[in-house]
Amino acid sequence: MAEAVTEKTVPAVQSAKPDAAGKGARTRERLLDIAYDSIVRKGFASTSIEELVEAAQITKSGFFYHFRDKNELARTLLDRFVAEDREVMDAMTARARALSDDPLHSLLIFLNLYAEMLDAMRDQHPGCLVAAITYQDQMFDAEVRRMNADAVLEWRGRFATWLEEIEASRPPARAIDREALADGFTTMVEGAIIVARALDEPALLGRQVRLYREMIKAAFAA
Amino acid sequence: MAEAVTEKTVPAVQSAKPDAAGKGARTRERLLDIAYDSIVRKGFASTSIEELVEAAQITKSGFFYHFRDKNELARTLLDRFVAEDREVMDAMTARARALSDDPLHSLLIFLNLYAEMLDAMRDQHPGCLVAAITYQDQMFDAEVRRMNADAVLEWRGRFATWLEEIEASRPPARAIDREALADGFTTMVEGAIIVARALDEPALLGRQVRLYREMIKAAFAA
DNA sequence: TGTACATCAGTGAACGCGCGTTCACTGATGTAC
DNA sequence: TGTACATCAGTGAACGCGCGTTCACTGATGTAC
Repeated sequence: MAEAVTEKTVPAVQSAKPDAAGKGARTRERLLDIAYDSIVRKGFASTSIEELVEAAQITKSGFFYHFRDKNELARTLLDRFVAEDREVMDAMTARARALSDDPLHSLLIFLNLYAEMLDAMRDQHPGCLVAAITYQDQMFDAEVRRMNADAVLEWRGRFATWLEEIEASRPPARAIDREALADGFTTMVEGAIIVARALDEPALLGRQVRLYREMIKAAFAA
Repeated sequence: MAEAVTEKTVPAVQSAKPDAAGKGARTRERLLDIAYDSIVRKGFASTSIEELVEAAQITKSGFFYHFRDKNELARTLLDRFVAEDREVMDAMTARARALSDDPLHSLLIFLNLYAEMLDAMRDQHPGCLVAAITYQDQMFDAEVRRMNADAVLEWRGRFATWLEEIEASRPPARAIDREALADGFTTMVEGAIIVARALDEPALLGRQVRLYREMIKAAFAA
């Protein structure tokens, strides 16, 4: 999805095996994987095309066969990141909803699932492309910046409607700034990534999510 | 402080007017100010010495008179940032302590003061050097990374002892992960900076601090 | 089944620009006697 | 008060390297007839 590979040339017979894609698509995926890691670790400016193609075992010109320029790499990467993140969030939401009918309980389940996921990423030191882009936004064109803001707004919307639903189901235990609480999830995750990385304490991530969970409990459970 | 200007050459008479320093010290300060802004906005790698010296109205070689290399600029900047941050935090803590004897109340006052400060920075879009460095830590030497981690640990210590004191003064209303709650302040501020910048919503910063304040209230006030 | 052509997935060499850094030099100010 | 020297706060020119980008070309695979 969002990949837009020239559909006309793909014969109907072959498309039965979609993940073997073509040689080109695989190289492209490889480049994106390597670039993602490097950008989150060192930033966009210090990630050179040269190092990407070396790791991907092609030549520099090969890169420009796949991407018009470096900004297109950023766009594609952000597109993919947002799509994957959305999938994960949707799947986790669906699971949490399936495990409880009550919106508050399902949000609490969701937060536990999310914390567990971060615990499992312990040795990968997750980074967020959105944060990496935000901290170098002068480097990118207006479209990338808009995509970046949209990603954050999507997170806000996701939690704001969930909280709204919870409020409708029960009176909050204390007056809350619902939008702030919705943004609080994003804020806490983005901040926790920074602190966890600065201290080299991966476990901090899950702990902060559980702290946020306690805050939700305190806001609604009397 | 932490500036280490060759003290021997400064005659005792002149040192009565410390902020007029010398021509060199002023240029150096100017370079640091410009660099700070640029690094927080665009990242360290994309901040060129050329643009700094142009803004400071000196030549490139002038930069190397003040700093051995680009990494020394980063070290100096981080030193200064940490020192200034500590001063602000100390002053605000002192003020909050003066306004109430109770550790919980004074923390709540502190958080209001902090939120007000962020509200006042509305049009400056504050950034955090620690976060900027964390997101490009491959660019820096071990010393800079250690200084960076120390800054975060100092924040943790500051709030952890405060929370400890509060817990000693009254039983918490609910079981809390004290260290996580202490880190929560840093986490929330760092995350809020990113979200506020990505959305271009400066008001978000103060709101998130007030949300954290509500969390503290919920944790201790019954 | 064979031939002609098109597309895919790159290669290799070269480009110009900007970047961090070095080095020899310099005018203005400060200090010793 | 004048002279000699030292330090401060830079200047100007040059360097080499790496970077993003371009361009002409190419072998392998796919498609039409």
